[in-house]
Amino acid sequence: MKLADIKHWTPEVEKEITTRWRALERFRFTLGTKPIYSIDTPPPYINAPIHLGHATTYSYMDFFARYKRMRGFDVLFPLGLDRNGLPIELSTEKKYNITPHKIGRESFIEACEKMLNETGEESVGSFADLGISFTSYQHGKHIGAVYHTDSPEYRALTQATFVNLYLQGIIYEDTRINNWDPKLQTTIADSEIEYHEIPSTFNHVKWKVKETGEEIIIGTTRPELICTCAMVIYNPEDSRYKHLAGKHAITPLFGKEVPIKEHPFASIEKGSGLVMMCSAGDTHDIQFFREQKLKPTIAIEKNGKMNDHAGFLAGLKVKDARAKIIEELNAQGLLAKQENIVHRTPVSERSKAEVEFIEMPEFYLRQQDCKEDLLALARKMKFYPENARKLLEDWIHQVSIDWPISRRRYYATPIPLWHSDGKIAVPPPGKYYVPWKEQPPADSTVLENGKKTGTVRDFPSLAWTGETRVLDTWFDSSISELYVLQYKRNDEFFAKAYPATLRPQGKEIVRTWLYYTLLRGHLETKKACFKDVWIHQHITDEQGRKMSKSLGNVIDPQKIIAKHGAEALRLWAAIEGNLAKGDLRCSEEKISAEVKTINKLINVAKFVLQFEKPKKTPALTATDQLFIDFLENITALAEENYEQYDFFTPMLKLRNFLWEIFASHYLELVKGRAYNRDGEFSAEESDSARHALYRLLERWITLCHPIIPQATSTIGEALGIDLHACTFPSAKQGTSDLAQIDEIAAFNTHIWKLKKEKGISLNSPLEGITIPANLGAFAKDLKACHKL
RNA sequence: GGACUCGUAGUUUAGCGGCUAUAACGGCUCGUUUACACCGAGCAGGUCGUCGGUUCGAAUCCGACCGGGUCCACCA
Repeated sequence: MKLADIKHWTPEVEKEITTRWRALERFRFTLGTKPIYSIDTPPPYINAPIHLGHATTYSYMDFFARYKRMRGFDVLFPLGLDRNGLPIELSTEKKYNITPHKIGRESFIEACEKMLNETGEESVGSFADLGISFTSYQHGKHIGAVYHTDSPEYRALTQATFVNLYLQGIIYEDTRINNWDPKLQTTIADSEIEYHEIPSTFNHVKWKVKETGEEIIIGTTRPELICTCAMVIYNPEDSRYKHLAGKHAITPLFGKEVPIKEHPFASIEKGSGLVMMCSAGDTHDIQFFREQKLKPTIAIEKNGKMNDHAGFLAGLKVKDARAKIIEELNAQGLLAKQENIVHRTPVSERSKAEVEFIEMPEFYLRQQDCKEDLLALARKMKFYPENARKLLEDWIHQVSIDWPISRRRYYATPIPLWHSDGKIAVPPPGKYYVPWKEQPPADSTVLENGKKTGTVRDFPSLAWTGETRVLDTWFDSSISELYVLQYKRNDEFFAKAYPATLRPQGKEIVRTWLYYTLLRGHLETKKACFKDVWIHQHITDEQGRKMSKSLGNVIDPQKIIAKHGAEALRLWAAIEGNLAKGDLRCSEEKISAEVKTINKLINVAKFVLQFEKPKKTPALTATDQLFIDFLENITALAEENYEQYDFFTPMLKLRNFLWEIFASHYLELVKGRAYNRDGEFSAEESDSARHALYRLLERWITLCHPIIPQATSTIGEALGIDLHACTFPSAKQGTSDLAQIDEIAAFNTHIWKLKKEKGISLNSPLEGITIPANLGAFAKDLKACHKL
């Protein structure tokens, strides 16, 4: 739509523009001579529509992308869609009311695919409506095409990296106690655990010392694990228990004899000072058992129920077993005291089930060896804001076990291995394999005891069983930048583009996405995989609370766009706060207020366009030069801050300039001179005004184009400028005294107030006013403006 | 327990050593002036969380405390 036809800026006006833009594929990537600026965007899950956080953060990324294009970069800004892993499985289970255990693997995967196909790609439409300038909105083989994380190409790369790491021994299989999600029936990594405050009881249980028959009290929150106790410890400094050294304790109810030792792990203040060391209470127990060379007793099965080791508790779920044993201890007078406490309990991030610790064979990726390397790489990347680096460093420091990467789930990348009689077949990297329903390719490498013994072709008589486990979703996601930069697919491009320029992401996935990506990048390339990392905070409601369905405070970006438009949403996102600094509080009222700014801009532009633009640059009057210099000053500020991913500081100034300086004061001041209806100004003076009006408008829309591309482009078209191909201006600092703008504004306000007090209209003449001496240079404009 | 972050008009917020502390929304009073009533002009509204310190001068720097939010660790 043409500027002249727009009465008000509406969502309908936007729809026409964004639909056209989406079809144009204007930002397709072509490998040229320009430097590359690449953004490793976070692929959203497609099973739910995008929320306001997505809308806002992708708008920011679009600011970055559009700005960098204006700075002469070839920008790679791809759209990825996440379709792997547990969220997909869980929403499939919910949608069709099925479980994989009931309907079987193959049917379940088909159901997941069906769900994904039915879900469609609403989010792609939302991004287009927002005016996000992705490299492409189309699928295909081109660089920057829309990609799916469950595509054969993506999964083939995931498997290729698995194969390489496996052959190097960086990935290995081992049977050890690990975090177990009893609901999802799979091992999970530390990073997938969150802690919930759950009410629990701290039970003081009476034990007996074998040698002396004395009674001792041991406190525990997990009495159902008494049957797995292998040792009782106290702190070496704890004089109360010195006499127990070398003696034995008898477990209550189970009557098992366990040694009593001193160990610094026990603290004197907590409980009674005596600790029962059980296998699989938590990961520390596991470490303790390894250190003491104790044999763990596994009493909890993978279905979350107690087994025969638990005696009379066998068959009960952990929670029920806990209740039952407390009841039994109480009945036998073995419970000295019981306190209600709130226990920080580890739960599975995805299923919210309480994590158990059980022993399973799983694949692990060695990550403890490279902690120092990763810390060094973390120091090489630039963080915006700088203090976000600490989130990553803290996590790296606390990594204490290898990363379990195998999952006993279904809709994910299969582990590309086959087994037969102690031999393992490893396929050649590059293709997508589904081992649980395919045979290994003939040229697969065969390993026995970790050594190559030929290929599958050499063992024609062997029957191969495909691996049924799949890979942790983070094992896929952590190569997103490698995939986007065409790793192992387009070597020329990869060599030029790697490392990626920017990783934009939320603070809550530093320990997962950022950490794992850094780790995988390091293992593949030995380099830091990003130059810049931009960490953003959250979008909350007006009171600073997280948006959640249960609170009923969720704001749907699609509704916002339909009601107020994307430009208002983007402008609000830029102006309302610095997302890298703190959470952004959102209210619909504030967004709707920015619609006014867009309309103001449209009206200012219409005003300017009614004049003819002088063909030659005239000599500029002091007034015109002053306002031009003022905007030059903001230009310098914009350039400096945009480079630091700060669009907030300059946009505040630009917005203020539009309303308070350009529209309120400058336009009023030069209106008469631009019209020059009575010929009271010279042709040159009038030209100066019209030249300056155009120059200020052009500069303003250029500076704001990354943020409000639709409105500025519409104006650009009317001015004959294609902002999409426009270079970002460099500031020319002027010599005007910029403080004079404030003085002019103050004088104007003074006159306006005076006229109001006298009850005369603003364009009536006013007698007896003298222009202050310091505003002498602007006297002619001031006189004309106020009819003095 | 360790760390980070934030407390400024009714609400959201700018400022982060020096003009009378920003602005928007909301409220109030005027007003259709030829870019704009999705507007204009103006008004009211603040002991800048509390208490100390540094300084000629503190919303701004330092310390303590109070109160939000977040991350990490731990709670046998």
